[in-house]
Amino acid sequence: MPVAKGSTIDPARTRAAIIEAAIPVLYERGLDGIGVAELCARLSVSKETLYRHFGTKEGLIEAVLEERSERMTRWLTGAAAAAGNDPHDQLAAVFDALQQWYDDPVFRGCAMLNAAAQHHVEAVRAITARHLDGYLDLLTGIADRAGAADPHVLGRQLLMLVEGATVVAAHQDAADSGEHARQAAFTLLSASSRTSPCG
Amino acid sequence: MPVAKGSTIDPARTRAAIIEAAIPVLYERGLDGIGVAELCARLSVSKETLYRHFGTKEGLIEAVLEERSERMTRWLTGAAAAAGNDPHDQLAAVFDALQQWYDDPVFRGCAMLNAAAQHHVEAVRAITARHLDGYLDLLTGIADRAGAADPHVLGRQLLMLVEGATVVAAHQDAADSGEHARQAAFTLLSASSRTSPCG
DNA sequence: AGCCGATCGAACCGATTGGTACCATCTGAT
DNA sequence: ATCAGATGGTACCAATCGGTTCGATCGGCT
Repeated sequence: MPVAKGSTIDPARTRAAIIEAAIPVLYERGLDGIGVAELCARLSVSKETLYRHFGTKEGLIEAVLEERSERMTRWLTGAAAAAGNDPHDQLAAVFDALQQWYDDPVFRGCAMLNAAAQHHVEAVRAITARHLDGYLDLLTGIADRAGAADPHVLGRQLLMLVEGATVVAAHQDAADSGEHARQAAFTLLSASSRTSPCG
Repeated sequence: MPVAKGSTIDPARTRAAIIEAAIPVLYERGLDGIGVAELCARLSVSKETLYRHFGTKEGLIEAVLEERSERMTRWLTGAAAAAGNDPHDQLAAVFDALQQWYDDPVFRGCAMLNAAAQHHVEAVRAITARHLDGYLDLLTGIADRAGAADPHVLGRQLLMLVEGATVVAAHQDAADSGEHARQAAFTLLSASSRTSPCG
């Protein structure tokens, strides 16, 4: 049965559906933890279709990582934006969102960092670097609006807290990694303000 | 030529030499980035010898990770101890040592985190968790001696900075990741002291 | 109605993988 | 001198991998 009976034949939609389904599978199993055959079975797609859309397994991986990176960044950015205009509240929203992510049973750490550790390939490294840059933009913006003396440095320190909290949450049992990171972020935020704390 | 002419036949020494040589190779290439055949060539050892000592490739990997974890922890602990008794100086020494590591051309991030991302196996996860626990002990000790109100929380926040700085150093170009992390660590340290900053 | 292209399912391929077996050779202890 | 055990080198194995090919079949546009 070559084509499902009720299925809509639309290459763009098929491609999007493959990426959609592959995101959680590759995250859970790892890039090399699942073969193309089993992957296709999980995606309910034939090998030929997969290879026509992505060329190679690596092509699929890169498309999946790009999409996942964009979603994660949009998600965090949205959480910050939804918290209002106060940089302090925005920062709190970011770490609350992260904690929510950590509590998800399927949480396995940052997918892009994991991918970069698995595939020592320039393309994957580039996606990961851009992903961190996206986080950095968000955090530097918050630092800037908070009146930090050096927003770039504070942004980078906050990025370390974000990624560090993710690493710790992935490999230690204590469940309040996001909370502790948020407290630390607040401390850094108030300490680096342009206005003196006693002014 | 089955046995090298001047070589010393000593199983324990052979095993140690294999681990010694495998540590940088597995770090550079990744756990699955090199096959057993090529690995044996790089280690100047035969497959039979390798399998007699470690049973499986996974066995070698675990032995290598254990050893690497212990060395890293000893190295950081030693750097802190060599800095004297002042917790502040000890913390500075830790991040200086990390920065030195980041500057090494072969630096590829934390080997244990990379390994855990590559092999979704309980044994590797356990080694990584224990590795982080070792760091946590060191940092919590510093926090405690520094008079932190809650040494366990501060220790955990410092751990996030350490791992976050390592991640950022591995995936971003800016070379002063350790410096920024150290500044942040100082800020957290002074803010969390039991004595009021204005007292 | 009819054609084109998208899709599935399955067979197939060469390459590589982790792991085993065998033997010649060397060391170290007796 | 002799023997047991450790080692190197090589050939080998079954399994798996990423990737290709082909025919049958269905949807969508004309």
